Amino acid sequence: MKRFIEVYLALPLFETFTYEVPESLVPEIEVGKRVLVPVGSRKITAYVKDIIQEPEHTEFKIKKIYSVLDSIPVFTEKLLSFFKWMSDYYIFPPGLTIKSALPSGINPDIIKQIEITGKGRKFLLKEKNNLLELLENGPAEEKKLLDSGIKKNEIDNFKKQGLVNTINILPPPKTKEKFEKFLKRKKSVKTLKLTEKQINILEKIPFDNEISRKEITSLLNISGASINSLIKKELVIQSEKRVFRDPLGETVSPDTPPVLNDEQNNAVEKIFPYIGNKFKRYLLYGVTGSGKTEVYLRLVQKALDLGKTAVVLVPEISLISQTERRFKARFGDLTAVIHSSLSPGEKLDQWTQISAGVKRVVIGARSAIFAPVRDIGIIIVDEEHEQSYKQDSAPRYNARDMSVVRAGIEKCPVVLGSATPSVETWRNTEIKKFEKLVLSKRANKSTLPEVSIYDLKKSAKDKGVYKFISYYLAMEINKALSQNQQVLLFLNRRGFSSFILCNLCGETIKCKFCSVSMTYHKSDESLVCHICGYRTKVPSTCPGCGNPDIVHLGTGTEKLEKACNFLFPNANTIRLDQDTTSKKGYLIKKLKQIRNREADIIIGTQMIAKGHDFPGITLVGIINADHGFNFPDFRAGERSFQLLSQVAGRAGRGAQKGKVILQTYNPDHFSIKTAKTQNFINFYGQEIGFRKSLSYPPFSKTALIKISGTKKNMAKELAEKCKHSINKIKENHNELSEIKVLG
DNA sequence: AGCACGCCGACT
DNA sequence: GTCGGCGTGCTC
Repeated sequence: MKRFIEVYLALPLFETFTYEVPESLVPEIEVGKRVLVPVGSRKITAYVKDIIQEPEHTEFKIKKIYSVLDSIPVFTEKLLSFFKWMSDYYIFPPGLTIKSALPSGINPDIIKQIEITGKGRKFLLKEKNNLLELLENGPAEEKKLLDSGIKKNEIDNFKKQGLVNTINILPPPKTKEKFEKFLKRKKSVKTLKLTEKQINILEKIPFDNEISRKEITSLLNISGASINSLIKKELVIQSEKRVFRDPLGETVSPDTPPVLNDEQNNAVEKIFPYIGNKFKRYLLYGVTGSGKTEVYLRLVQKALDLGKTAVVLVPEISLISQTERRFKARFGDLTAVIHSSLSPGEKLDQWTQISAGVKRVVIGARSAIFAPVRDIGIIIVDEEHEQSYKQDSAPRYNARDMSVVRAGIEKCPVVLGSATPSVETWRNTEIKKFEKLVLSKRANKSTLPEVSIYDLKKSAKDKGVYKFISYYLAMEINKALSQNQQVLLFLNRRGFSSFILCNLCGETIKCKFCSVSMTYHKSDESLVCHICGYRTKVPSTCPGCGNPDIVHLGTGTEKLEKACNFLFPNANTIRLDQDTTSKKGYLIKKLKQIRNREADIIIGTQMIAKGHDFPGITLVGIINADHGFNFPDFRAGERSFQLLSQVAGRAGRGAQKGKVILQTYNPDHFSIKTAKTQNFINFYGQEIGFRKSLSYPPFSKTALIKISGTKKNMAKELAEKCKHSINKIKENHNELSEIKVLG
């Protein structure tokens, strides 16, 4: 019986294609597996959508697939409809949607090689040729030939003449399954002479259980030769087993569930009946420290008790978050972790273990929404307002929105949690699309910090570093330091230019015509005046006092760090940002230092605003709160509010009441004012009015049409044309009359 | 996407 | 007469 399959190709095409499955591959074929198929002259990865008896269309001459690439399906049937939905919604080819959802490293990159033909060899006998000679001893990769200076059209010409051939080869998978050797004792009747080392080893190996060989060698610090002799003597059996790489690396000790308060209990009880049963949308609105995570843990526990699985999304951050750790502590080995800092191998392992049903709780960033779990009981999205849920390359999906879609397909509840919900989500609770559950009490009874606003305009006449660390803030920092408390200084990179400062008089170098601080340009080591454009080399001594000790303040956090060293030379200042934390171990070391109070001043960007709990911090200084106010984005106000309330929440997590100083040029902006009291409801009340009056989301949907090109005029013309055609279509379709083209 | 094909101007 | 650049159509 002939078998055919419908597949999505990993190409920018929207239709499915039909292929025949050779008899030998029929037992292997399954929906959700990847196959390798011929497309024109190429080999392309395709995803099996359907297995059918007869091809639907007869106008094509149907080709046979080359091979089946997976032993376990990489996606479920429900995931397939989810991908299709996404593809339609974001207008992105289904095959590429699937490709981008699968863990990187499982998609084979086909290598194109060039080989010499018999005709080519004959040609070589008569004439000399560089290219053909290179191929005489075997095929070569086309890319390498091009790199070595061979012209593409020469290859193409030879191909036309039949002197060379292209061959596509499938490279071995980049990420391999990992195997480890295991040892077990065997009873022996013979009495054998053993060395002391061998006896030591035998003591460590149990009869009834297997132990990893690596563990023994590192424990006893031996090479393994003596283990081999024990194997030879048949006292030990060695076997090889597939092991999974553990992305968390360190062990987390199990915890005991605490007693829930009334609000937590209410939330849990409301959601319980829906788990693994029915689609329903919830917003869990809980102030910082109100115990949202514990609610999540209970919901996941319930799903597991019912034999179901759970997916928990957390914002992308560059380290193992507290949330992940708590899930590991509760659910141990059932937990799979997926995020961007995993190696391709680790990612693949997590993926296959999820697909095989070994891991039943998936916790991860954005892409974890595609995890191939079966029987989902519940989907949870923590910090649902986070920007990092939106992917910034095609398909430009928002994982928070997609989690609602997937929950609909999987027929399970979805819980979005936040202390500062997005305007859209809050609106959804108002129109009853979502049910709102509130946690208003702080679980550990710590009080909210006192927030004061400092108007940076007052510092306009101050000199040097005091322009951005105001006298007021500096004084408060000193006060905190003298009481042996920790200080967190928060900075957005944006809005700070780089400049040069004298270490003695604290003065910046000014333009001799305009008397404004000159900006440092690293590219040519020069100083530029942004008023008149005057350009000069960086002087070797301070023009004011002649001091040769000129400090170069870099951009953002680096500058702030140097300023702190200048103002508080006795304090131990550490800086946490993308530059300093690219190394995994470094960040963990720094975080430990903070916890152990080895650091007095901590400088950081967004990454420290989230998720960390440093009880020693009592003062938080926000250097410039005006992040993106002048940005042409209707969500700028919302983002500021969220960020500021979150940073403010870092202060006073311990016993002592915290203090937050918020420096801004816009002290009267409502985002700043409402962030001061961390009052989301007030913020929302004003923001929603603004959105409505300008008909921005959630009162509309927006789409971006991006046109780029190498010629400015052509791009501009095309953009104009687009606008024109949209308006034209509008004229002929009454139902589209509300569409507005901006820009 | 990437390949084949065909048109057309440039250049020996 | 040939080469190479670029636009177009097609992929089971």
